[in-house]
Amino acid sequence: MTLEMVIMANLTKAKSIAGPVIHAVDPWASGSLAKGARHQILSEEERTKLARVASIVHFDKGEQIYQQGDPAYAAFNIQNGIVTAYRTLAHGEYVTSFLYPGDIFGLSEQGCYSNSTKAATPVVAYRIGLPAMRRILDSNAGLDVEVIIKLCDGLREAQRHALLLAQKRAVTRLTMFLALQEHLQVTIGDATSDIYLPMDRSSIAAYLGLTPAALSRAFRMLDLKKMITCRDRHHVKILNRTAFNKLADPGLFEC
Amino acid sequence: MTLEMVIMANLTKAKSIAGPVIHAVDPWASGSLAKGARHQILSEEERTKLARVASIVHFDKGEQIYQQGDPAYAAFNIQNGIVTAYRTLAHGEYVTSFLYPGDIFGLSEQGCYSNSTKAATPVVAYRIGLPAMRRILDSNAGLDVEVIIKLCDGLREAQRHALLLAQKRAVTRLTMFLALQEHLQVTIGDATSDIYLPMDRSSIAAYLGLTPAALSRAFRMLDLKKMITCRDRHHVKILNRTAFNKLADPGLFEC
DNA sequence: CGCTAACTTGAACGCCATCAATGCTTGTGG
DNA sequence: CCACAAGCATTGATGGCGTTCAAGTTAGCG
Repeated sequence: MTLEMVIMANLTKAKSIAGPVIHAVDPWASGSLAKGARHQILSEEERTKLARVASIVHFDKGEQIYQQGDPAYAAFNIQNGIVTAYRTLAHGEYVTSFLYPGDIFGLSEQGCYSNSTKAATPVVAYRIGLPAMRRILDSNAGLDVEVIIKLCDGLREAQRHALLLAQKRAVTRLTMFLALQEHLQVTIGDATSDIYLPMDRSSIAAYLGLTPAALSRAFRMLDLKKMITCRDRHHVKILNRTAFNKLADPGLFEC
Repeated sequence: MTLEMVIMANLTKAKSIAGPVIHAVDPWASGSLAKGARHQILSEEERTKLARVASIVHFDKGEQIYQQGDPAYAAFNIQNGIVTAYRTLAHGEYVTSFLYPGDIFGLSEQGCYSNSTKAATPVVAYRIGLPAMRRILDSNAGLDVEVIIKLCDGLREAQRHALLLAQKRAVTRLTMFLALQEHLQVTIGDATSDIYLPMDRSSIAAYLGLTPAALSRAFRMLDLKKMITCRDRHHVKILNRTAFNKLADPGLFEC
């Protein structure tokens, strides 16, 4: 059992109950819920309903799940592993988002997929046919609000991504990215002080709008300045928090 | 009556009916609606309901409407003019979006505004207190779907913005921006073949993640290559459509 | 008509892209 | 278990592009 497996297990614990899991941060969180905490969106009833029409599918690391432009026959709900959503354009590919256990994808399009997706790690997911999905959404008015919450989630993420990409220096983008990843792990409830980066360097580079070479240099720069240390390619630790925050400072999480 | 006024009138015709106007592109558009067409989201009943609790407010060009971090007391619905939404961070300011007549803003936050906004042109807007807004939303389950549509709209825009910012060359970003503006005017129903840019150069630069100097050079470059011509700082015409599309090519509108 | 702010232009520098070569890691088959 | 191969990541050198700072120009507004 590798260290990576331990961390993956941490990232996805509480997934042992059967059926799809969708979580999101409620933007209008009120009452006892910790602000900014992620929680399960679906009721037990809804989950079993979905589980009945869902099938489990596996994808190898690097395997393509669907391609931009394909007719959209199904949506997916990640149970385990990380998925990369990307678009291929004239010069190289552009990563729109990384998807984590509990995320749902393949849904926000009409007719055809507007992104390609591939497994960044080995992936286990629920596959839900769109007709079935639609039937359930239609017959369940109560899901409306949940859909809104999930959309807000996606909106926030897209806005943060844009904010990140508006930064001019590579180290700034990388720092903001690391801050986002750390934030994500905290909201998921992971306790380790390392930041876990499941995806390839080249995918991170594509997400940051950089070339792999530039990304590598940015890592090196942060390392040289003793702001971070890279245990291996998938584990980063922040050494100098104040210097770190000085670079990522914009109220990145106030979107 | 200046030419600018004519175009503004074009941009905002059909606003003569009293009451707030919110429009959006239905991502699941079906039936007779032209795909990608914008249409009014609110029913007459909803509009009058909102109008009763809304007040008309005016803002001068350049005037700040609210500031990032302020407690959110009200949302706004633009009747006339253009609003710039931006965030101020360590190095300069970053424009998240330009808002047009029919757009609503000041809503997507909890407690405090997460953006600053200012009038890019003289602005007339409806101001709707948040308590009243919330009361209406709560008492009207039918609005749920409309909110979803509006959110999808915002999501698409944020994703396009990110796609734009992922481009490395300034001329590419500018070309994509112009394509977006043109697309916007077409969906609004404006017939002129010019692209109208109501906002300042510096705001455009901030939206594109560039300095004003770099933006100016990008304009000049497109002009030199006979791809566009700038009648004045607010009116651009595309001369060479094929060359233009070759730069902006990525399926920008397939989000 | 004059003032002010915004925009444009120029020159120098710095950062990132590009291309190519090396090094590391992972997975495969002997 | 080791050897090898293929892909990914890093490193180096060079050039292009955008930033920066400053000066000159235009446009907008009183």
